[in-house]
Amino acid sequence: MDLDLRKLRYFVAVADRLHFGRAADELHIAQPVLSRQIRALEQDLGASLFTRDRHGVALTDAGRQLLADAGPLLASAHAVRRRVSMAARGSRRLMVGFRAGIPVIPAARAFEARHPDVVVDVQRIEWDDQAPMLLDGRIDVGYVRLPIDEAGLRVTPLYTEPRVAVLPAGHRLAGKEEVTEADLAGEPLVWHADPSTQPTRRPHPNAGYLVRGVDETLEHVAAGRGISFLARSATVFYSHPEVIYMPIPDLAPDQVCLAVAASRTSPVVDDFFTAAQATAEITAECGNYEMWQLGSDAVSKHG
Amino acid sequence: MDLDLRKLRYFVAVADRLHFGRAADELHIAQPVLSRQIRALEQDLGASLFTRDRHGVALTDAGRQLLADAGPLLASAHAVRRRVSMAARGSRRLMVGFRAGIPVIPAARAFEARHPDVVVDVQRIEWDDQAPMLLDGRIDVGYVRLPIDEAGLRVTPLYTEPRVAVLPAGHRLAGKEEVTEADLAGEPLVWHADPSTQPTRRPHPNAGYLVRGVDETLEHVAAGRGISFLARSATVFYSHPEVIYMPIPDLAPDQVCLAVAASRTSPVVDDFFTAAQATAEITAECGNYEMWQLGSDAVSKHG
DNA sequence: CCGTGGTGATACCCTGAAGGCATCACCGGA
DNA sequence: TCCGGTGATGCCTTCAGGGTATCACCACGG
Repeated sequence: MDLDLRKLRYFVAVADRLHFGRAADELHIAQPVLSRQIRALEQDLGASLFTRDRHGVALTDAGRQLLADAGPLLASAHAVRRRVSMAARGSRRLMVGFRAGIPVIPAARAFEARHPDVVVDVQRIEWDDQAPMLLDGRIDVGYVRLPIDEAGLRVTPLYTEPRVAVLPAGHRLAGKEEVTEADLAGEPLVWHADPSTQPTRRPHPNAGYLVRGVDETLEHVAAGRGISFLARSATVFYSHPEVIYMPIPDLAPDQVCLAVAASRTSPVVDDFFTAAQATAEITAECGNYEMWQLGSDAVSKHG
Repeated sequence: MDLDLRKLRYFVAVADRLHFGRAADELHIAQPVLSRQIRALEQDLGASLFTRDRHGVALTDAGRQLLADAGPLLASAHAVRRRVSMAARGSRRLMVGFRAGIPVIPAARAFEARHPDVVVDVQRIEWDDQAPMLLDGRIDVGYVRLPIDEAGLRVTPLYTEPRVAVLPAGHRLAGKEEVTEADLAGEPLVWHADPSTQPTRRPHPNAGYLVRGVDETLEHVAAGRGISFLARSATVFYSHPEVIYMPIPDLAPDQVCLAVAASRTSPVVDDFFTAAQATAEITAECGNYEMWQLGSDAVSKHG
């Protein structure tokens, strides 16, 4: 009748490894048990999920379908459990995630005016975290940057902001007002986990260091390992003496969105959503006022 | 460890009725069993879900939170099971739901050009069905009309279309070119399940008949029980000898959106989504060409 | 004041599913 | 041919889920 989430979790383990023994080991159960559970799941669903023949274990069509669906479902279940725990310990607390450079304060103020009893908690998130943290409930709502995997999320665009190029201080273009994409055509890129720092090209996968977060990016750029791109607002909050920022107007702007787990239905979250949309312009401004007036003078400030 | 969906279903039954005995009856289990399952769930979650005191059963904060989350989660689980069954029986089949008056053919054609192996199945849906059918997987993607409960869905606007007033043939305004909202201020409304037919006012809940679907609406309007409003495209597909349609330009237009269950992540569905967005203008046109040219001449045609 | 009906909780039993261990059947490679 | 490694089976134990009977509690009417 009801899907058994334990069996589903077992299934995912087997599907990931295509190997019953190792999956059982990972799950800390005996292999025969796992074999039986999978068979039971297949019987319950009325569909065979794996083909077990001489050449090992492989997924069937139904198995592929189930694997695609199982992850989000298990994440939702996990999120439910987490939220109930929160509600039980009476913590009227809204966890808001935000990507570097996006100020949450305006929306939080507007929201707390309507919900004085709810504490707004903020937490920095990185690109590779933004979707999972929403899905499993570690954050209730997130200020994210595209691209993002929208599966299981409700994503609403808020505003865009221009990108800037991140160059080492001694770069050959350091004195210019602004640069174009063409100017930087031959430059190596710092390989960042976040694709938004590589808006038009991807470095070779084995090209070099994989970095995560703005601070590390700056460090690598300063070390001359490559250049990168950032949303302009991030430059307000991060600087590095050996790094300069430079407008690059012909690059497509960065899209900031608001996202919640789609399975999430709560008036509190909706109200924050509304507050965030109402204060979107103010939020966008915050990234503006420093850098925009300085323009390329930022070079002298940071350089 | 894993949430038990059976217990969750039991919990919803109790939470809906706030009565263990009747919930147990509904679930076809004995009341003591239900008591124990709920206690087990509470222990599993580490939170009490109900307060049971002299004045009966009531939800705690944690219980309210769980009730809000349980429905979507159970629906997702159901949808997963359904999709696996589909995949198992090898049916490369995409179920597309659509509200009255929205032609699916253009998008289906564009989609089938890219996916010759997938059969596009279409199914009419009503307002009160549109969200549940997406959530539990009876349809994979839906052409819906606002308002819709977006919880658990990904909703993307496609286009808008003007509304028309639906009047009985002998109505005092029957000869006019068009009407305004003010002209109809005093008129009773046919109480339709779909709020989009009552864009600005709601009839009194006990005012009269509750109807569902365009055909019934026309019947009731013809019988003089009230007037109604429809998206213009619906008038292309439905007519009634005793009913006339009349443009009402000052009414906010009807918003047609594309929706999928947010937990759904599938390239096939994504491709249909793309196809539908690409053909949105054509789709909008289909509702246009007959009524728009006729204008108020539709009176003479249908009247 | 005391029954009485209705509520959810508890006690006790039985069945079946989930876990473990030992073992089998099968296959590819030395 | 044997052997290592795979998943499947058989058999046992434990415990969760189901049932019935009953208790404890409370509101209410006589």
